[in-house]
Amino acid sequence: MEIVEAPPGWPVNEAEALAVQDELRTRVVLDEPGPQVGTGPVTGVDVAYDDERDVVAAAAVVLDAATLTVVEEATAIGRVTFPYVPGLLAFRELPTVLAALASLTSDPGLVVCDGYGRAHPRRFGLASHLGVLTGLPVLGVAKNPFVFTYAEPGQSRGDFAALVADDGEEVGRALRTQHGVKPVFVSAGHRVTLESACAHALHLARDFRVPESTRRADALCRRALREVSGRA
DNA sequence: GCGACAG
DNA sequence: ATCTTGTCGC
Repeated sequence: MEIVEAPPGWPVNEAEALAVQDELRTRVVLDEPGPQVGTGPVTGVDVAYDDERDVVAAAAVVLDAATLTVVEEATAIGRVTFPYVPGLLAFRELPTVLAALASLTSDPGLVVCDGYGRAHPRRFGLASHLGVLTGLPVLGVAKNPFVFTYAEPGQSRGDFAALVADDGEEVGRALRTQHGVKPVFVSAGHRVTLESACAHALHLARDFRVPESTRRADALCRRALREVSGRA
């Protein structure tokens, strides 16, 4: 398996990255309802890092939304070319994630990624960026609230509270996916509404706090990283 | 100006 | 994200 490098012209510093976000943010579509919940393919994507060697492993796992069983898996190994900067995660992860997605033979359908979409300092998180580059419907499910504060949602599965930006816009939701457990933070990425994103997230988090799609992708990219860097 | 801050 | 032992619980 060859090592994925960032494509020509990919930002190499913060200033370039900010300019790219400012350009691409205008192409986000958030007025489409998105795929129907519980039907068709759903693809989870995630990455794992080896900071010592500046290597990143990406995984894309396609699930059947009706049964939450695995349909297809793909991985890619890439070189990290961008530092971790909160708000610029996409520039670290996306080249390798795109390669993993591209190697799938089946339709990804709706893509679910770790992190945010609209709920981002410049309204253009990882999920939105991935959506614009691929044209696919994408939503983001994060495990931490990032820069946004939220009211504690009710304790029941499905209860939620708004993630509100300075201008009053509801950019995401803190969603309780299992009774009494810490909520996850959902936002729309591209070609899905926030309502739809939350409905999908809840459906996918049928058995655990985190959606099955991201659990599978997380396990797979860690395994892929071990296979290339874990030994020696 | 300083710290916080998705993964 | 990742570094890491034991421990509580199903």
